[in-house]
Amino acid sequence: MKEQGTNAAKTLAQAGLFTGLSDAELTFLAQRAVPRKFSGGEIVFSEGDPCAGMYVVESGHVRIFKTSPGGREQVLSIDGPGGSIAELPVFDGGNYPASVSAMEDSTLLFISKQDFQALCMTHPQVALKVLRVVGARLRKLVGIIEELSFTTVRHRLAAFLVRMAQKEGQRLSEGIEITLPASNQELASQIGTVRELVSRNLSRFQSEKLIQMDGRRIVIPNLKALEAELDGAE
Amino acid sequence: MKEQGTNAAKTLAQAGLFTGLSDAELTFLAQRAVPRKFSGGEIVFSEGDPCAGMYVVESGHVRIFKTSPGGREQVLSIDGPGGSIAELPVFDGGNYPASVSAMEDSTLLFISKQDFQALCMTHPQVALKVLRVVGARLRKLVGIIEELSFTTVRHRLAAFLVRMAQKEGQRLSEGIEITLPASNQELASQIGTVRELVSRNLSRFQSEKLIQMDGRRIVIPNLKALEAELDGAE
DNA sequence: TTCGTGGCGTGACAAAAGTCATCGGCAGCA
DNA sequence: TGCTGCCGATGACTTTTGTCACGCCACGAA
Repeated sequence: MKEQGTNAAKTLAQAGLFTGLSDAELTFLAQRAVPRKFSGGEIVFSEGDPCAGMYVVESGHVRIFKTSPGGREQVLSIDGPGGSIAELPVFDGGNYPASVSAMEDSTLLFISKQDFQALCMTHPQVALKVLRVVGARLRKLVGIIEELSFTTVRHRLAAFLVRMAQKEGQRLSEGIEITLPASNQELASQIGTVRELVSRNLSRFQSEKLIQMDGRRIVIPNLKALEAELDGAE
Repeated sequence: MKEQGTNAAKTLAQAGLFTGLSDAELTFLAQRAVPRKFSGGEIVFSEGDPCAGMYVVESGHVRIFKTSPGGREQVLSIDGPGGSIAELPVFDGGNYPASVSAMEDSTLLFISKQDFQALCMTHPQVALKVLRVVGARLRKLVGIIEELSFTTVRHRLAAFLVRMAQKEGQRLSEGIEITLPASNQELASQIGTVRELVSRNLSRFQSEKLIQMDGRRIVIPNLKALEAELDGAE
């Protein structure tokens, strides 16, 4: 129990939302934070649920997404260790605006609405941190809107690959290698389309020699060429 | 000058962002707020500009929007008197994430980054208000993403008309009358498409007897029928 | 092994979105 | 009066997107 408290404190300290808090404050918070484990694919909460509190990711990754009546999903954000979820609905009193599920086995720290609000009252700088985090979130959402509104699936897919390459690409002699994070279905949800179009467009990229696929592995021989796709119409 | 200060104070008091501040605080703020007039269509600031401060709408309406290289625009939000703009970039230090223009002749109160940040430091409850305002903004953006990702132009247009009808529809014997706020072009920017598709879909609605158009005036004989459009695929 | 399941690729279509060009109305103005 | 510019409507066409259906393969359970 004591052990868990300090683990939690460590996580919280790195959480972006809570950097700069004193050790005392962190332990205070960590004692109130409840660790919860979720297995891959499990739902953390669903869109429309009343907001009980917020979460900080300790390990694993979670995806925040909307679901359409037709069953399609649109991913709004993916957060890993140190990321926080639902900082916002905790404030405006509304329900959760989107659903969250764990992408792998993950541990989240749950902080109740009351505890978090109390913390914000006593520590105004936390509210400012929240604003910063929310600001980043807002910018990301605007980016998604921009992509959905202005660009094609092909474009978004190219953009996705380029982002992947920049973030975690491995330099090889033949080019930059990346590994697709998940199924085509998941990829489709992230760029706002359906499985089939992802598949088709990837094939098309390959036939145009822009990429070379080997299962989940993709080699980009010429990043510039792929980036050129982004100029056309964005 | 004195007069303007009290006007400004009145506007600020109703601004949502500043409700609950004492009179003294409001006048303090009002004295630092600079009123700026913009004529219809004029740009307040552009996407990417360094963030100098935020604005509160005193009169008129402004639209927040993104522009594509191809010249298309996507409206993110429309704000009228009491609304605030760019509360967020003031915090995270980034540039303005989108452009803003006046839709009619409008007066905005400019509050510099420094003044606003200072206010937030001394009055933590303002930061909380900002969070609430930003929360609403975030929910709206998620709604836009949802619509763009899951629905068709036809659907979005129907949704738009229904919203209009609910907000400012006039009950007539033949049905509910609304007046389109602006050109088809503007409407297209708001629902994320192009002029032509708005025109076509409106025509189609008319031929299906869902609406009856007379220039900018639209009569909806049967709101239920139009609302039925929203179930299909959202 | 055999089966079932899930992910993937693809062809064939249908529907939606977008582009281009044209036409007509209407307001403002020389 | 005629010119011009803006807006809306619309036809013709292309591209993109999405749907349905099918077959293939890998993998794990029975």
